[in-house]
Parts: sequence; C-alpha cells; structure tokens
Amino acid sequence: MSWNQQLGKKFNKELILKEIFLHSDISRGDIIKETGLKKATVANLVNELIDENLILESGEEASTGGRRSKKLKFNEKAGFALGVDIGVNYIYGVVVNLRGEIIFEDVQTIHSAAFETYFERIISLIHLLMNKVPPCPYQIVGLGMAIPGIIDTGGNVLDAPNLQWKNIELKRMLEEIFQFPIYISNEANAGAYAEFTFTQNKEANNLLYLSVGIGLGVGIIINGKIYQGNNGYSGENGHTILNLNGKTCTCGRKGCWEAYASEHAALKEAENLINETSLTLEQLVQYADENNEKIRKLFQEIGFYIGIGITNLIHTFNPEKIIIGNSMTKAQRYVELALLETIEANTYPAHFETVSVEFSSLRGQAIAIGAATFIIDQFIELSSS
Amino acid sequence: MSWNQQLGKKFNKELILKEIFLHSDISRGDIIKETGLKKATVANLVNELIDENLILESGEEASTGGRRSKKLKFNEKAGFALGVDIGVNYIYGVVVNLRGEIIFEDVQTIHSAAFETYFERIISLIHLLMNKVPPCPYQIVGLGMAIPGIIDTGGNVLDAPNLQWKNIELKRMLEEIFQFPIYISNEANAGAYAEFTFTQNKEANNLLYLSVGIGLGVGIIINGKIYQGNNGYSGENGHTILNLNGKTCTCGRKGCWEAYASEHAALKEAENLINETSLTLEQLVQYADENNEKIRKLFQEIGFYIGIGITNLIHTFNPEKIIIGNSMTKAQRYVELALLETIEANTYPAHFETVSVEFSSLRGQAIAIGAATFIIDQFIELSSS
DNA sequence: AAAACTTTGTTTATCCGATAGACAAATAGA
DNA sequence: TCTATTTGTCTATCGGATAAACAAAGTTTT
Repeated sequence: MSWNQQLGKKFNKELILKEIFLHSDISRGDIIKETGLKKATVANLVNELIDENLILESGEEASTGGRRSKKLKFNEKAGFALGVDIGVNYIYGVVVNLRGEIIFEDVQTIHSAAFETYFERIISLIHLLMNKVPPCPYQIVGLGMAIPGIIDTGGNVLDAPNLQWKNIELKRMLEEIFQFPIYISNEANAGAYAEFTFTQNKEANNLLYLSVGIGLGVGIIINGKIYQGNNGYSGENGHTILNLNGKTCTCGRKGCWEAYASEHAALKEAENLINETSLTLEQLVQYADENNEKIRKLFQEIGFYIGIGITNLIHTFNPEKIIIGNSMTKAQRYVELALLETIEANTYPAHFETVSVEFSSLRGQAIAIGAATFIIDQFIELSSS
Repeated sequence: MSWNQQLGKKFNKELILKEIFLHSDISRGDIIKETGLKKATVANLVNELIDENLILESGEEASTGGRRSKKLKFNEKAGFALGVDIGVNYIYGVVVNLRGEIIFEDVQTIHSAAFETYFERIISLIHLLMNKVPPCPYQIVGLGMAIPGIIDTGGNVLDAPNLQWKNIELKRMLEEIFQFPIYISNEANAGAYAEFTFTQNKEANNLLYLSVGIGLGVGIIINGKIYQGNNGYSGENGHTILNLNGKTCTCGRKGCWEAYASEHAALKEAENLINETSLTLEQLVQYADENNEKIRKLFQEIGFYIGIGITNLIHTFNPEKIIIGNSMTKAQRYVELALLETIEANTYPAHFETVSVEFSSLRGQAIAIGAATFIIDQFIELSSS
C-alpha cells in the first residue's frame, strides 16, 4: 500500500536483476546507463546479488582505453522450477532453470479418467521431476501447473470442461503433499507469460497469446503483467459470439468463436467432410500434406475464423503482438495465409501496421514453461528482498 | 524507471491526498490506519499539503475520551479545470473544480461544418469558460477535450469518422493558443475515467465504460488506470464482429456491433419501421412513451444487441463493473430489461454474479467531466511533488 | 476541583537508503 | 615510465521514514 525505503531498495535490486537477466554479459557501467541509478547504488546492489548467488561475474570485457569492465551474468543454475501442463489426453512435465530453459522433460499419455486417477499420475510425475533437479543453492523454487479451464485467484479449478473437473481445490491438495510454493494457472495465461518472458526480450508490453487447442482461450499481458480480471476468469474469448445464430458450441450457445476455430471444430467438421471417425489433428495435417483438397480448404476456413476473432481482439486491445500457440500450430502452414489475409482485410491500416501476429516458436512446451515462470517470478521477487 | 527517495515521498504524499479526496472529514489518525504510514510521516506530509493549499483543516471531530481530532478536507477550490466534449452536432464545455464538480456549463449546437468553423467555435467556447473561473491559488490547471474518434498518444486526431476529421494535430494547435496543459482523449476513455473517479469511491479497479451514442466505443480501466493499447486505438469495440455476414456497418464491413447497437442503428431502423425521416433519439423515446409498440420493440432489440456485445466483453475482461453511458441512456427504461436478461442468459453464473452492469448516473456530463479529470490527475501528480 | 487517564498531534534523535565526490585499480597510448 | 582514461570502491553527506519522547487537549475518577 504505502511506500518505504525497504520497498524502494527491493524495487531497484529487482530492476538490476532484470537488466542482467535480459542482457547477458552486461557491465556495471551499462546498468548505470540503462537504469539511471548512480555508481555507488549499482555497485552495492550488484555485490549483494552476487552474495545471494543470483548473478555471477564472468570474465572481463576488452578494454576501451582504460580498466576493463567485468561481465555480469544471471545465474540461471541457482535454482530450478517444475512446470506441469495438464492436457486432455496427456500430462507434460518439465524441470527448468531460472531462465526457463528445459533441463528435463517427460510426457505421459492418459486416457479419459476420473480425477483421482489423474491426480495420482500427476503426483508421481512430480516426484520424477523432483529427482532430476541438480544440486544448487536454492533447490526447487516451486511448482507451476497449467489447466485448460477456469481457475480462481486462490488456485481452485472452478471448471475445466474438457477434463470434466469441477470445483477442485487443487492448490491446497498439492500443498498438503509438497513443501515448495505452488501456483495454478490457466493454460492460456501460462502460454502468454512464457511468450512474454522468454521471447523477444520483453519488448512488447501489451501482448495476447491465443491458445487454439481443443478449445480456445486468450492469455492477456497488459503493461508487462498478466491480466486475470476480477476473479481470474478473463480471456474466455472462445465463448465470445461472432456469428449470432450460428453453429452450436459445446457450451450450448450459438455462434461462439470456439465453435469455428479450435481443434474440436476442425475434427468435427472433418468427420463430416471425409466420412471418418476418431480423427486426430495430426492425421488432418497429414491428409493436407498428401494434397487432400477438402482438408486443405477446411484449414483455410479455420484460418479465416481465427482471423476474424483476432480482428475483434485487435479492435478491443490494440496490442503490440499476438502469438498463436497450442495444438493448432501443427497446421500453421495451412491456416497462416488465410488468417493473415483476413486480418489485413478487416482492420484499419493504422491498426494492422502496428501489430505483429505470429505463431509460437516455443510450440508445445510454452504452457509448461509459462506455468513454471510464474513461480520463478515469485521466487525472484521474494529472494531479492 | 528507477526509484529514489523523492519518488517515494511523492508516492506517499499522493496516497494521503487520494485518501483525503475519497474520504472527507478524515482525521490524521484515520489516515495512519488506512495507509499503514507512521504518525510522524503522516503529520509531515499532511502539513505540507496544507501549506500547498491542496487540503484544509475543517473543524474538529467529537471527542472519544481524549483530545479531539481535526477533520481534513480536500480543497476542491484550489484550482479549476476546463472540460470540452465535442459531439457530432454540439460542443459542450464545463468548468469543474478539482473534485470534478461542475461550476459552469455551456452547450452550443453546431451543424455539420468544416473543421475550421468547428475550431473557431471551440476556441471561443474555451475563452468563455476561462472567464468563469473564480480567483484561486492555482488558477486554471488545464483543459481536457474528448473527441468521438481515434486519438494517438501525442494528442493527434487520426480519424473521427462522424465528424469527418482526419489527421489533425489538435493538441499542438491548442497549445499554440493557450498556456495551460492540454490533454486530448477519446470520448469513451473520458467517460470511463469520469465514472471511475467520481462514482462509487474507486472501489472497482477493473471497469468498462460503454459509450453508446451515434457510434459505439469502450473505455477500459485496468488496475485503476486507463488502458489505451499500443497506440491509443483500443476500445474500438463498435467494430468487433458479432454477426458474420450481417448488417453492413458505416465502416463497410458486415456484422459490426455498432451496426446493431447505436443511436445510428436505432434511427436507421426506425425510419424503415414508421416511415419517417430525420428522426432523433429523443423523438423515438417520446414515441415509446406514447406506447408505440413498434418503437418499444425496436428498443428491446437494441437492448438485446447491446447485451450480446456486453457478454463478449465479460468473457474477455471479467470486469467488476460495466457502465453504459452517452445518448442511449435516454432510452434506459426501454432497453435495460432486455439487456440484462440477455446478459444473464449468455454468461456463466460465476461471471454474471460478480459483475454489475449499470447505466451512467453522470448522464451527458460524464464525457466532459472525464476529459477534465485527466488534467486534474496530471495536476495533482505534478503539484504534490 | 485535583488527579489520573486517553487520545491526538509535534518534536527529536536515529536509522537506512541513495548519492556526490574522492580514491584506488587497471589498462592503452605516448 | 608517464599520462590519460575507464572501471569500480570507499567515505561523508543528504533526505526520507520512523520510534519514542513530549506536549496539548480533552474525559473520567476520586
């Protein structure tokens, strides 16, 4: 609420740490230029960060006519975080260092099962991950878990329709078993945070991450922070209506975006088109690779609908960047062109020219990494105090 | 960027000033409880604020068993701000005190004219307002102006389609004439800021203001601050598509929200329904008052479409509060029921129960007051430094 | 009415952060 | 080797917050 000197110090220390995180091999002098802090302040705080093992001195820069500067590096091996991405038919877990780089990963397929079975499998995966953490000053700094559903601010899963989970106190249940901090997030928010933190050096402060998987959700980064709304239910854009009286959605209403632009929509439509059942998205992509015109046209349509929804997002948020992730990235080469053409045709030039729309480069790993990143951020805020 | 002691002091001083602004007749002790600051800090900063004429001591509270506490009041008469709301056929100007209360207002009708004519009339209105400012310590703290169009962060009007203004350096032009600070904002943003600041004691940190006038726009408050996107073009929700291949919008595309839910849409539809031309919204309301069933049904439909768009906003933002303002408030009693029923039918209970949807109580004055409020906020941040 | 207690607000001494400027260290070029 | 230059540290000082003593102004108890 109010301010005091300790908070100010913490703020500056974090500022310096972030600077070093983003620009490896930066010198103390560079930090002075970037932050506007004075010599002595930077020297003091840098030395404290070294004492805390959060950064390292790593060799010296070439001289520019005087004493050589020492290079500073973020010590990404000071601790490790666990990230788990719960999918409809898989559990994907990672161990990442403090820079979000994966040092171990494991994926387990799971077929529609009761929550109890799911939970047991999750716990055993976490134990597996814990055993892969190397010795280091801070050990396991925490666990982040991403769920395709609505999560409230207390870490409770209110509704995850595709998993058929309802009202589960997931955070509390995990905290009873594990000693480290735990953060439960929505799948799209985790993806958004990973993209924001680990690509393009955080240049875009207003970023949207479009998770197009079985369902469709949006992760919203505003002013460099995740926006979760009043109770954590924001970004449910899969259920915004863009075609009144259109196709019926799984939610029972008509014309939702998700009913037109999602893996679920693609599979359902494809089953009608080519008269096959229990298709997968991978199969559809393969059919398209084999020049199946019906499937190629289907992907173009999906691209069109994703594009229309994105124009709505652009008119709402005027974002710097929109990143498309989750399973639909597998069909990137068949949806991308239609998608971009649709956006260009439906936005003002002033809007279109200032936004970049890209597919995620982190691919399937984004969500687990993002989940872990929430915990890494919490750790960094706590430790540099 | 970085922090220092002066910034910290400024922050605390502003915190105290806001506390006094929001809770009149608060005592020093109450401020200590609310902010967590310590006795001496509050005493020092309060005395500085008194010296700067920003607050006043106003009598004493009854005793509760010891020395009586002195009541503190925000000195809303320390300075005055000018607010101007540019409409399609009117210019509305106000002089407000630092609390945003109108002490003088003037409205001038203007018929579709070239920008030069508009500009002259605006200048003469501003001179009229300036003459109504009473003598006070800080004089005129600035001018805020709201425009129904797209404004960039430099105060340039990029496009105001209903005024037919394009690429006008409005802020620069006004600064050449007047000496005080000037802030140009979008109409919906101004409305949002007025509602946020002057109603309900700023309890809702995530608030949307829906401006339903000739066109339709949204002002977005996130974490207590106005959100304007990357270049100031956010909230153009009038042109989000909610009915693919539906009605043609003034922007040339099909199915925009604005084509269904705006004064323009209502008038166009009414002309077909009752075979009259050059109708006004006031006339339609009167027809409805006279039990014209066709018009009443039309308003119900408008309410339905506003409601559908609001459900999309709720799924996107999960806001605490949505306030509907601008000219459509005149038809509140005919659109409200259909609107609320549509929202309830199309949202999850978890979403619906945590959002309040209301009509603006500031009515037509909100936009001008909000425009002035941006300037008042700037003044308060500058002065308490 | 005097004494004791309570509440409110001010003053004083101290603490802790940032910071200016002196100083030390390390290097290139003359 | 000497000088200029750059980098990094040390020291004295400044400006905030704050704890604790103090003063002021009331109520309650005796």
